[in-house]
Amino acid sequence: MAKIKPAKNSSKKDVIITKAATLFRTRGFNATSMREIAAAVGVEAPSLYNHIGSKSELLQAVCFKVADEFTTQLTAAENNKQDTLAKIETVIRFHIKMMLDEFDEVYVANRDWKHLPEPFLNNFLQQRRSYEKRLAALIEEGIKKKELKNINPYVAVLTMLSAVRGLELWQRHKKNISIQTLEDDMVNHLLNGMKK
Amino acid sequence: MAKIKPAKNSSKKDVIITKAATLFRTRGFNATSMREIAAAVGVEAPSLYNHIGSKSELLQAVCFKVADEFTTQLTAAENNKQDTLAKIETVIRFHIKMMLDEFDEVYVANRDWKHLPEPFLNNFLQQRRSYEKRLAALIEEGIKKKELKNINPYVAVLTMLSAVRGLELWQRHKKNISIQTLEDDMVNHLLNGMKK
DNA sequence: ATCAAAAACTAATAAGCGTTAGTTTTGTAT
DNA sequence: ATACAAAACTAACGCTTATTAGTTTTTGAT
Repeated sequence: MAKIKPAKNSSKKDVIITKAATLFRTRGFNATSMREIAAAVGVEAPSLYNHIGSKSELLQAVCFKVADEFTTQLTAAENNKQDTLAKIETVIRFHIKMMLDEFDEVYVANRDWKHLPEPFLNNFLQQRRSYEKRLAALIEEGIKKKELKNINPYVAVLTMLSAVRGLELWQRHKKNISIQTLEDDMVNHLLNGMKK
Repeated sequence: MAKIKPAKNSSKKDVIITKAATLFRTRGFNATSMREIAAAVGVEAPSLYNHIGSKSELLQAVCFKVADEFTTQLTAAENNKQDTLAKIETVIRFHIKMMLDEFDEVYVANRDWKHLPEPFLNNFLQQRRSYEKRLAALIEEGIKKKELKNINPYVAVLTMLSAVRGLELWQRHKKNISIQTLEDDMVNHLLNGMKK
C-alpha cells in the first residue's frame, strides 16, 4: 500500500524548505551549501535528495510562495468595498505583516530571486511587474478620486514597497520599538506623504 | 628607477574595481568569479593579482568607498546653518544622487556587505550603525524644535533609507519617469510624511 | 515476524572556485 | 641596443560544490 503523506500539515520537504530559507537569508543563496542545509535538518547532504530535486528548487519554493501570497492578498484588497486610501493601507499593513511573520522567506525572495534559473526567473519578474502595475493603478485611482495628492504613481509604489522592505534593517533595533509603534508610524509616514 | 603610477586619475586597480562592482551588482558577489572579472577587464584571471590582493579586497574597496562618502556628506549636512528639515532634505537628496551616480557601488554595498571578512565586516557595521544613529538624532532634533511630527525617529530613518534604496527597483521604469520628477516626488512623499 | 517502500548512509564524481608558481612578453629609462 | 621592472601568460594546485550511485537502515502495514 502506498504510504500517505504524514497527517501533520508539514512534510519533511517543508521542513527542508524552511531551514533553507533561514540559511539563505542569513548567508545568501550562493553562500549556503547543501551540506549546511542538511546539517540544519539533521541529516547528510545526499539524503536531502530523497525529498527534493535540487538546490534551486528550494529557492523556487521560497520565492513563489511569497509571490503568490502577495498576489492573492492584492486581489482581495482590490475587491474590497472601501475607499482607495483604505485599500492601500490594507496592502501596506499586509506587507508589514509578511515582513514580520515570514521574514526569512520575504527577505530571500527580495534579494535572491536573481539566482532563479529560467524559466522561473522570467515568471517571477513578470509576476512582480504585474503586482507593481496593479498597485500603481490603485494609486492612480486614488488620485482621480482626489483622495490622494498628484504624485507619480510609480514613485509612490516604489517608495512604499521599499520602505516596507526596509523592515529588514529594523531587526537590529527590535528591542527598542514595539511592533505597533513601528507599524503605525510607518503607515502614517507613508500615507501622510500622499494624502491630500 | 621606480615607475610612477599612471598620471591619469584612474589606475588599473581602479578599472578592476569598477568592473567588479558592475559584475557584483548584476550577478552577486559570490556568483561572480575572478575569471569573469578578468574577462571584463580584458585579461586572464591570474593577471589580476598583479594589481590586487584578493577577491575580497575588491568588495572591501566598493563597500568602504560608499560608506565613507555617506559619512563625509552627513557630517557636512550636520554642520550646515539651516533648519533641521533642510538638513534632512539635503541628506535624502544626497542618497538619491548616490543611487543614480554610483548605482553599482551603492547597490553592492547595500546587499553584499555580509560577505566582507572580519574585521572589515564589524568595521562596516559599526560605521553604518553610527550613521543611522546620527540621522535619528537629526530627526529627534527636528521633533524637539517642532518642525517634525512626533514619530519614532528610528522608524523615520528606516523608512527614509529604505525608500531611497528602493531606487534599485526604479531602474526598470527608467524611461517613463524623469529624474527630477522622481527626486522631487520621493523627497516630498518622505518629508510630508513627517512634517508637522 | 515479514516484506516492501522510504529514507538514511558512505563513497565518489565532475566541475568550478580562488589563488600560486613559474615563465614570457611588454614597456620604459638609460 | 640593453637592462630591468611591470604585467601579461599558461599550468596547475588544493578545496568546495551540487549531485549521483550504490548500499544499508528504518519504518509501518499486513
